[in-house]
Amino acid sequence: MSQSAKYYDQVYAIVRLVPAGQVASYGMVASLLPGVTARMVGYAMAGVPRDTDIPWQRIINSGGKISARPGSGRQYDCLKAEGVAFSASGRVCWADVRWEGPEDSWLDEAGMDMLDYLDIRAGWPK
DNA sequence: CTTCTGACGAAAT
DNA sequence: CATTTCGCCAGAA
Repeated sequence: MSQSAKYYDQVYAIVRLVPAGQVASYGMVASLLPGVTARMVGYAMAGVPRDTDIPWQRIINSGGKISARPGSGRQYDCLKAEGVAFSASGRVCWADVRWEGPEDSWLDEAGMDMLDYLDIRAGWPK
């Protein structure tokens, strides 16, 4: 495991916090990790093992759609099974299924300031 | 070492 | 809406 790819673990830790029936965007996950960009979250997700406990299927793009890639059909089925609804155009309604972020205890543990946190959430998909 | 290619995203056109 | 541009990182060729 290379030193520079260390942030993968940070990304996975966040993704694990997303409960079933809810989804988060790559950008949302990235916004909680200083120095990490949405693109990087995508790279991290691409490296998730097949037999993992990481709920990778709950991460979609900011447009509310599942990012195209071989296996996107399976991702759709997984979310559907969790109760996530998709419109005819294949988009989710953020207001209904968006993850509202980690518990307050996480902020303290991550050294995140509440004001910064609120500012970050203000930029999440609506 | 250089080049290319992706589970992204926001802004500009 | 669809395309393009750019930032950003890792791994393969």
